[in-house]
Amino acid sequence: MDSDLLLKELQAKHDFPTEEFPRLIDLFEERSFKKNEIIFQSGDVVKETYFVLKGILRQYYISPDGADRTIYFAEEGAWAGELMSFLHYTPTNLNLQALEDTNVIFLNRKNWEVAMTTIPAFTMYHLKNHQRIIVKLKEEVGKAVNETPDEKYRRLVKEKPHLLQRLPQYQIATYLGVTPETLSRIRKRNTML
Amino acid sequence: MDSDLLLKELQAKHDFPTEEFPRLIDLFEERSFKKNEIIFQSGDVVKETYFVLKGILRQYYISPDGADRTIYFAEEGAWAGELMSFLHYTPTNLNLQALEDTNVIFLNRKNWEVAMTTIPAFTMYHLKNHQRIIVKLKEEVGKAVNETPDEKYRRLVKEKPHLLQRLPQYQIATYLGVTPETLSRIRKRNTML
DNA sequence: AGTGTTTCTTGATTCAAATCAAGATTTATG
DNA sequence: CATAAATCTTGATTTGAATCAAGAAACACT
Repeated sequence: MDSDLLLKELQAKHDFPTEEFPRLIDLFEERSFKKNEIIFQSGDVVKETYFVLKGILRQYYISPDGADRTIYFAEEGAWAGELMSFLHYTPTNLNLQALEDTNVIFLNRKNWEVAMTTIPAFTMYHLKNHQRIIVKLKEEVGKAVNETPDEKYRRLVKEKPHLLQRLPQYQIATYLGVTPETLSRIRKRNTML
Repeated sequence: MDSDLLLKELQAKHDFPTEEFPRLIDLFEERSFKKNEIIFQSGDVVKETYFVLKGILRQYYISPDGADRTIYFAEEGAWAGELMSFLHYTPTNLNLQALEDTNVIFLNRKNWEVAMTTIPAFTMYHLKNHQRIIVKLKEEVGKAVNETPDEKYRRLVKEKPHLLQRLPQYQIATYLGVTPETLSRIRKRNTML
């Protein structure tokens, strides 16, 4: 199975003991999503938490004035879901969509609970990972407010160049928070240099 | 002591057992910061994690082009620090500053470790709280990218009206990501209605 | 290959925030 | 209380992204 992507992730962020892994992976189920399939939508209560093995997912929301805003692309080896909704049975206001044919493994709520209570290394992984995510997101917020679209684009090129090849430009635009037209001009400006 | 603010917070977000609290609070130390005092700076390794009892702290960073960007105001009952740096001994790129004379209680790394390993309810509180923060921050990122300054301002008025009375306007401006001049005009537009 | 659809580019115009520049008001301090 | 310092407001101008409107290019499908 391709599930050693998960083990790799667990060991990259925390020293997860390999011998515990079979017990953990048993709690997961597998599923595939087709390109453009919506996995959950605003208003849904999220019942599963996904780990991407192959493909790419997009987490986004629709702003009051109808703008489509991407907040996160989950590629191979990344988690995607919505923990608040998942854990507290509350409706989410985010959407999750597959941008390519995508294979995931996932935990339902019961098995998440089992994993978190019976596999301490999994709990600790999440605690650590959440701290990491929080710091990243705080930076993101700052940068989102602060940076010009040109700067955001150059940062994306630097930090996640593969995304630019993998995704259509208008998806990148929703992530950068600019119109596709503006992104087109930004690219021109920044490649001609 | 005013430390039942902490107990309140722990119980608001998680069912923290009151009888465990004395053991936890013993791990904290107290400190005061003067108005405008810098608590840590970009480049520092953060050695403590603060909980605000009285006053207000500002977490911010300086962007490459020199702009001062506030990402978070920690008021009474809120945590402030920088977990990544704190836990992994890495230099932070954020700054923390007291905007008023401020009293905090704080954990050093050793006592954080003790609390996290010997007081499960504290660990669980953080796990839950982090999930909450992550969702909030993801929303923030989306909104920061998406909203117009007017909308951001109105959201601030709605969600944290006390901040507007408590802080000078140019601090609010660094938080909204606009110039003080623009904020002045936004206020005019939005109060005349 | 050929047609239709999706995605990307380019130009012209509009609109909002940044910037530059004083001035007014509030707050702190001797 | 007076003066200085800090903060906020207002106006004029510049700058850059959104929008509107076609067209061009890439891609998908028969």
